[in-house]
Amino acid sequence: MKSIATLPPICCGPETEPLTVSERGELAAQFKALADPTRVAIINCLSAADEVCVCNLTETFDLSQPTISHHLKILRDAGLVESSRRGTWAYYRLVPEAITALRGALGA
Amino acid sequence: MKSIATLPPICCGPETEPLTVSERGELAAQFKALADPTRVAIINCLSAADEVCVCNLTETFDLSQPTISHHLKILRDAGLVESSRRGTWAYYRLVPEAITALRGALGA
DNA sequence: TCCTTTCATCGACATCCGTCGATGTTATAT
DNA sequence: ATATAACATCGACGGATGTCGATGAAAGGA
Repeated sequence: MKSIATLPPICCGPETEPLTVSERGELAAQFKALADPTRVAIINCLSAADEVCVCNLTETFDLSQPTISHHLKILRDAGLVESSRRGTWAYYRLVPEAITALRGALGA
Repeated sequence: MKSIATLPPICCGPETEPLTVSERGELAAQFKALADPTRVAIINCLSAADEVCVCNLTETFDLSQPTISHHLKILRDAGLVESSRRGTWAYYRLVPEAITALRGALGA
């Protein structure tokens, strides 16, 4: 999972550099991970605590457990969240650098 | 098109407020508009100039004119770009406040 | 050992999305 | 008036996406 921390901002000034094809794809993939209301809510939920147990997420949202697991996998594959298992439970947390990098792509 | 300029950041600190259902949907819709490599490239292209003619975009990308028009409509509906016609030509430009608002949603 | 709990994965289904050719609309030129 | 050029819209197609029930894997308790 390559970091995009060094990507140039895609806006908002004349100093903006053109993006390569692979950079477009990486940025689009990260935005796509946020392109669903449930996933936005999960990110928002994770941002309010250091860690959140999956069991809390399945309680919070009116969706099946496989669906929550599916959304978490998409966020994990995009590098926006990471997880660790302790016993039977899985805990998810944000990857702040990834969020910061994405924000940086939207401008200085 | 309601502004999201006042939305709380969805990350990255303990002061983060929970998002309402409609706020999740609005944010997801804006991210969805950026969830495609071509549209990321269009935004990047617009950020390098005050205005860009559609004819320049159809030349730049190896896609049909209807496809470019389709992507521009999605960006327009999301409020990220705006257009104006002068004669036969249509010129598109960024809506900087929308980009800024989206960046704000990703944290302080 | 057997059962329960937690979470991930699989398979299936309906819907959405990106793309294109064809067509419509508007403005300019001949 | 007719033709041409720029752009938007329509209809259709294949592939991707969100959702669920069923199943699998791993850990803990009786």
